[in-house]
Amino acid sequence: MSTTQVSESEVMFTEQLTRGHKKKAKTRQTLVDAALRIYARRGGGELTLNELAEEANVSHGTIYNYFQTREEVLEAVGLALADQFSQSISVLSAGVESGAERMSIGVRMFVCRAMADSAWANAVIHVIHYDEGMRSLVAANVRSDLQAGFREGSFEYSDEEVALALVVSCAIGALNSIAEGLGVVDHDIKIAEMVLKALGLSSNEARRIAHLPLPKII
Amino acid sequence: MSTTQVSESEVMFTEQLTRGHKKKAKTRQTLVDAALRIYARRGGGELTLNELAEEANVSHGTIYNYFQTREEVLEAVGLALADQFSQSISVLSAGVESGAERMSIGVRMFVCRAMADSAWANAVIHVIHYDEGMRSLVAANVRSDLQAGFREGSFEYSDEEVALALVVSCAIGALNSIAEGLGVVDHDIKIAEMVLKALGLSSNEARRIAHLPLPKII
Amino acid sequence: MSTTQVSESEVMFTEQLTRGHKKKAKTRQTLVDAALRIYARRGGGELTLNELAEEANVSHGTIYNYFQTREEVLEAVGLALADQFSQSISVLSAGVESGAERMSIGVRMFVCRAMADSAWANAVIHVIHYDEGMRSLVAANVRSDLQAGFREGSFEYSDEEVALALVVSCAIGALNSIAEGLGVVDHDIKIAEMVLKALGLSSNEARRIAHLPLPKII
Amino acid sequence: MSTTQVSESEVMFTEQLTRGHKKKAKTRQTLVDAALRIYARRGGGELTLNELAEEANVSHGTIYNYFQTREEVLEAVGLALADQFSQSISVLSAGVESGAERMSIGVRMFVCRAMADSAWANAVIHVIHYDEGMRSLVAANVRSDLQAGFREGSFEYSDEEVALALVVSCAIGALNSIAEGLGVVDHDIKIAEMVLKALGLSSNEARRIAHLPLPKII
DNA sequence: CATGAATGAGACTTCATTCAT
DNA sequence: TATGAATGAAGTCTCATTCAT
Repeated sequence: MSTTQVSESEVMFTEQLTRGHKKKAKTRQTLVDAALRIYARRGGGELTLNELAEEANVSHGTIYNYFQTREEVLEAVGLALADQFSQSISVLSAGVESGAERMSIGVRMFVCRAMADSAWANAVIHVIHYDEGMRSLVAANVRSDLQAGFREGSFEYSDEEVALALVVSCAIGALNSIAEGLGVVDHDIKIAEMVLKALGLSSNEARRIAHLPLPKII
Repeated sequence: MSTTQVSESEVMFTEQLTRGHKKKAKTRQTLVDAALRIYARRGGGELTLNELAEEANVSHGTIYNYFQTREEVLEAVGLALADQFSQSISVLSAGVESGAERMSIGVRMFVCRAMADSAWANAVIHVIHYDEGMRSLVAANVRSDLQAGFREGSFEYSDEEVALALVVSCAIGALNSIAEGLGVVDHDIKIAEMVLKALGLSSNEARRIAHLPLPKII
Repeated sequence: MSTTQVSESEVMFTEQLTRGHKKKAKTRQTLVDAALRIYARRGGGELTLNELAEEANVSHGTIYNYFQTREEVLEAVGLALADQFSQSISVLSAGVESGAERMSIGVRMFVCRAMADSAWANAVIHVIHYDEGMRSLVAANVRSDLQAGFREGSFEYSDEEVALALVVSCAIGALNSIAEGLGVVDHDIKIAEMVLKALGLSSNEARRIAHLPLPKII
Repeated sequence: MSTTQVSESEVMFTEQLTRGHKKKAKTRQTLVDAALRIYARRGGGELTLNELAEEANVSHGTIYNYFQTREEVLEAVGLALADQFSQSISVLSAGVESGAERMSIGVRMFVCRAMADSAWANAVIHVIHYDEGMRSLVAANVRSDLQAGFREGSFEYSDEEVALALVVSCAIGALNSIAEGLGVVDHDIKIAEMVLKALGLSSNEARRIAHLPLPKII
C-alpha cells in the first residue's frame, strides 16, 4: 500500500500541470488505488463514489467510464487486493514443501504485511467483510496448505471446514488487533504458533516451525 | 429475543417507576426488540430508522423521544445484546472452577446459541462489527477465563492479548460460518477443542474437556 | 388550470379527513397542481422532480412522502387530469339521448375547454402522450357515444376501432392546433361537424347537430 | 431505411464531391441511419448520443464532427424522414389529377407504409412529435391536395386550417394505432374513406375513391 | 477527422432529523 | 408523548459535451 501511495503521489505531482487530462488508461488503476487509500484511512462504513472521485481527483462521471456500477468498483478493489495478497503469499512459500511450514509462512506473511502496512490491513479488513469473492480466495489459499499438512500427518483436526474457518478467523482477528493498534512484538510468530497448535501440532513443533526464518524475497 | 425483554424488564424493576416511566421503558424496549428482529432477519447492510419505525409500529418521530440520534439506537441495541450474552455465559459456567472448562463452556455456549437461534447469530454479527462496546464486553468475559486457565497451568501462551484475540476471533468466525449456513454437527465441540489446543492443552486433554456435557440450565 | 384547482378542492371536501390527512391531501394536491402547471407551461420534454419540487415550493424529499417513484407522480397527474375530463364531459351531456349529439357535445366541450384554458390543453397533450391510462379513459368515453350513434342508425362506419381512433385523433389534433396558437373561431363546431361527417352523417345533419347550443353548466 | 440512403446519396450527387466530402457525407448518413434504426426499435423515450454512437459504430466524439449539438442530430433525422416521405407520396400520386383521389392516395400510402414497415412508423411517430419541421412538411403536402379538391368542388369544409389539421391528425393517429399493434385489415382504405367523408364527400363517393387501386410504383 | 477519456450538471432516490400539531 | 409531514444533504447514476492525442 505504501508503495502505491508513493508512486501515485509522484504521478499526481507531475500531472497537476495538465489537470488530469493525460490519465486515460491509467485512470482505472488510479481509482482502485484511491479506493484502497480510502479503505485504509477510515474506521467503518461503506465506500462512496463521491469520496472515491475526490480521492482520485476525478469527477464523478469518470468512474463510470471504468465501472458500470458501484458494485463493480468494489469488486475490482477486492480483486486487486486479492491479487496482491495471493501473489505475496505464493512467492514467499514457493520452495516450501511441508504443509505446516507453508501454513506458518502464509499466516506470518499475512500478519507481517499488516504490521508493516496498516493501510493494507485496513483495506483487507474492509474488503473481506463485504466481498464474498475475497473470502473465497483467501479460503482457497489456506485450504491447500491445510490439506497438505493433513496428508503429511502434521495436522490433526476433526473437520476441515471448521479448521479452515479457524485459520482464517485468527488471521483476520490478528489484522483487526493490529489495525486497532494492539499489535505486539513477533505478533506473526505468536499467532502462527497458536494456529499450528490448534491444528494439532505439539507445542514444541509448533514453536519450532513458527520461529523458522521467513524466506527472503528475491 | 424474549430473553432480552425479560432482562431489561428486570433491570427496570430495580427503579421506582411511575406509570409514565414504565410506558417509556416499554416503548424503548419495543424499539430495541424491533431493531434486533431487523438485524436477525437481514443478511447485510445498515439499519435504517425507517425500517425500525415500521418494525416497531411507531412513527419516525417517536424514535427521537427515546434516542437522540441513530447512533444511540445502535448503541442501545448493542448493550441489550451484550447484556443477554454475558448473562447466558455466566449462568452456565456458574459452578465451574477450572479456567479451561469455563473457556470451553463459554465458547460452546456461544456457538450453540448461534446454531439454535440464527436470528441471534445475525444480530451479534451485525452489532459486534459496528459496536466497540460489545467487543470489549466479550473480551472481558473471555479474559477472566483465560487468566484462570493460565494460573492453573492449563494454558500456555506467550501473549495474553494475542490469545484473547484468537479466542474471540474463532468464536465470531464460527458465528459467521453458521450464519452463512456452513455449520457442521458438533460445531461447538470442534471449535472448543481447537481453541483449547491453541491455548496449549494437549490433544487428549482438549478433546476431553471439549466433550464434557454442558451444564443444564435450571 | 384554475378550474382544475377548484374541482379538486371540491373532491377534497367530500371526504372525511383527519387533521393529518387533510394536510397530507393538501400537499399531494399541491404537487399534482404544480405538475399540471409545468405541463401547461412548457413546449416539450419530460417532467423532472426537481422542477416539480420547485414549482410546488417543497423540497425534493417531500415528493417521496406522497409517491414512491417518479412514475407514480406521472400516473397521479394523469389520473387527476382524466378525472376532471371525464367529469366535465359527462356532466355536460347528462340529459342528452342521441349518440350523435353526445359525440358532438363531447368533442366540442373538449375543444372549448382547450380554447378557454390553454394550460389545460398543454397538460392534456403532454399526459396523453405518455400515459396509456389516460388514453384508455378517453377512448372509453368516446366509444359509448360511438356505439350509441351506431345503434341509432346515425353513424355509419366500417370499423369501430378505426372510427374511435379517428375521433380521438381529431380531438387531440385540435388541441395541438390550439396550443400552437392556430385556433380559429368556432373551432369546436367546425371540428365536431367534420367528425360527424366522417362518422357518416350527411352534411346537413352534421352541420345542424354541430351547431346546437351547448347545454349550460348548472 | 435503405430508401433514406438512396435519397440522400442522390442529393449528394448534385454537388461536386471531393473524396473528403464524400467520406464526410457517408459518415453523416451512417449516423442518421443509425438514429432511424434506434427510433424504429424503441417504444418510447429519447434518443441518446451514447446509443447513437454505438449503433453507428463510431465514438462519441465523432458525432460532433457532423453535428454541433444533439438537437442538430434530431433535426437531421427529421429532415431525412421527411425527405423520403414526401418523395414517396409525390411519386405515387404523380399522374393523378383529382384532388380527392390524390388525398386518398396520400393517406393510404402513409398508412400502408406504416403497416408494411413498423420501423418507419415508429420513427415517424417519434420525429413528428419532436420536430416542427417534419410537421410543416407533412402539412404542406396535404394542403395542396386539399386546395385542389376544394377548387374542384369535391371537398366542402368551412376552414382550411381545421381541415388540414384533421387530415394530418387522422393519419398520425392511424400510425399510432398500427405501432401499438391495433392495425386492422384495409386500415388504409377505411381511414381514407372516413377522411374523405369528413372533407365533405358523400358516403358513396368516399367509398368509391378510397377503394380505387393504388397506382403501381414503376 | 476519429477517438474516447474526462467532465459536470442534473436526474432520481434515500434517509436521518426536525418540528408543528 | 406521539405523530408524520417536511426537510435537505448525500448517494448512485446518466449523458451531452469538450478536448488532447
